[in-house]
Amino acid sequence: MAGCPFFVNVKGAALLRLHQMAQIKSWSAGTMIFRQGQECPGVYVVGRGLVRIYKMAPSGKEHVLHLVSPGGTFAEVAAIGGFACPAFAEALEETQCVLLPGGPFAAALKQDHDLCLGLLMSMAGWVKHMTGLVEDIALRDAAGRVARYLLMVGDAKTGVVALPSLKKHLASHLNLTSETLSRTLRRLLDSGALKEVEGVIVIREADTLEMLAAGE
Amino acid sequence: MAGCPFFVNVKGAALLRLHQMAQIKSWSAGTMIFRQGQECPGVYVVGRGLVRIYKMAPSGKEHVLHLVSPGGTFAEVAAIGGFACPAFAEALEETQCVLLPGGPFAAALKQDHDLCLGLLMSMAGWVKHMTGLVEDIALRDAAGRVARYLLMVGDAKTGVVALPSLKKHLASHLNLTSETLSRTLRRLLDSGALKEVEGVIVIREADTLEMLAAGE
DNA sequence: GGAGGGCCTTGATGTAGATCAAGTTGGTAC
DNA sequence: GTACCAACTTGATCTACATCAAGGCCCTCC
Repeated sequence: MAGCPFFVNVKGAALLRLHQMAQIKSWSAGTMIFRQGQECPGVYVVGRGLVRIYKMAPSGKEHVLHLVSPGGTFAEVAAIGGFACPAFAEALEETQCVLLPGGPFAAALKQDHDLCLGLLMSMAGWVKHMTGLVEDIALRDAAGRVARYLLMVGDAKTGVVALPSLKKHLASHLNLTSETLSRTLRRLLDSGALKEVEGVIVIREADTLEMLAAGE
Repeated sequence: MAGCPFFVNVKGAALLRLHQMAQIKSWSAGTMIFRQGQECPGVYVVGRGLVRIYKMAPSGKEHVLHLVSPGGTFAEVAAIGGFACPAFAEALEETQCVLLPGGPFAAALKQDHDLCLGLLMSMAGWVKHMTGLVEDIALRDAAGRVARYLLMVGDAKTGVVALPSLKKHLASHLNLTSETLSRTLRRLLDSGALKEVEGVIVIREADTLEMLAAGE
C-alpha cells in the first residue's frame, strides 16, 4: 500500500515515521469523504477502491478533476499548502485509504529532505497534469478531447481502453455532457477509428485519434 | 530582485549559492524567450518587464496561462520536474530576468532543505491557481469569468482595476475572444456595475459582480 | 500633413455543443 | 414473473459564443 509512486524515495526512519502516523479509513460506495471548503484533514493514499475528486459550481454543475485509483493520493496539495479542501471527494466504490494527518505530516516534511524532494517532483507532475487539462478544455473540441483521453488511458499495444465506472463522470471530466460523449464515441465507432469487442472499447486507428487530438 | 516571494525562506550560504549561479538575461519587447517543447534552461525570475506564458494549439489558437510581472517566476515546474517547456514565453515589454540554470539549481535543491520547502509551498499555490482556472473555464460563463477576474485583480478599497497591457491577452486568458470580452465589459458598464474614469475601469457594485461570478 | 496598421468596438450571421424529450437496456426489489 | 429506476442512446431544438465584416481611434512613419 505504501508501494505508491508518491513515497518511493522515502526510506528507513522516515518511512517508519509515516507508518506510525498513518490511520486506516474506509468508506462504502457512494459516501462523501470530504467537502469543498472543509478544513483539510491530511494526505490520503488510496489502498483499494476508487475516489472521485470534483468541484461544484453554485449553479449545481459539477466538474470532476480527477479519478483516483489505488496507489494514487489526493488532498496533498491542500495539506501541504495549508488551505481548505478545494474540492469534494467521494468514494465511488467500497474504498480503503491511508490517512497521513496534516499536522504530523507537515512536521515530517520539515525534517525529511527526501520526502520533500519526492513530493516536489510529484507536485510538478500535478501542475503538468492540470496544465494539460486547461489546454484540453480551452484549445480542443469535443472530438479532440475524447481522442486525447482514449490515447492517454488506452493500452499502447493492444489498444484496449478501460473506461471509468460511469460514462457521465468521464463526460464531466472532459467538460462534456454525457449525451455529447455518447455521440462522439458513436461517430468514432462508425468511422472505424474505434471498435467494440465484448463491450470493451479498442483503438483501431491510433493515428486518426492523434490527428483529432491535434485538432483535425 | 531576489526579494521575490519565491525565495524568502532561503538564507545564508544557500542564498549565496543561488546568487553565484544566477545569470542576467534581457529581451526587448516582443521577443520570444523560449518555445513550447524546447528543453527547459532553468528557473527564471522576472526583475523588470512583463512576460506572457501561453500554449498554442496546432490550429493556431492560443491560450495565455499566466502573465508574469516583476518578482514572479516562470518555468519552475519544468525545471524541477525535468520535462520540456510546456508552453511559450514571450517578453511583452523590455524585460530583464535572472536565470537559475537547471543543473546547478537541481543540485542546490538536493542539498538545501529550506529552498525545497519554500518551493513546495509555492508549487501548492500554483496547483491551486490552475485549479481555479479549470473551474473558471469549465463552470462559469463569459460574464462570470470576467466578473471573477475583475474582483481578483481589482483594488479591494478603491475598486480600481488595472487591466493588462492588451485586452486581447486578457480575453485569451479567460478563454474568450476579444469581441466577447468587449461586449461583456460594455454590458457591465451599461448596467452600472462598472464605471469608467479617465479610461480606467472602476468597480461600482462589487456584490453584483460576486453574484455573476457565482453563476447568476 | 496624409497613409498605413494595430487595437478596439459594434453589428450580422453561423455553429458546436447544451438542453429537452423520448425510447432502450439492464439490474435490483418484491 | 412485474415494477421500478438509473445509465445510456438517439433525435429535435435552442443558445452562448465564435466568426465574419465594417467602421473608428490612436499610433508611428514618411
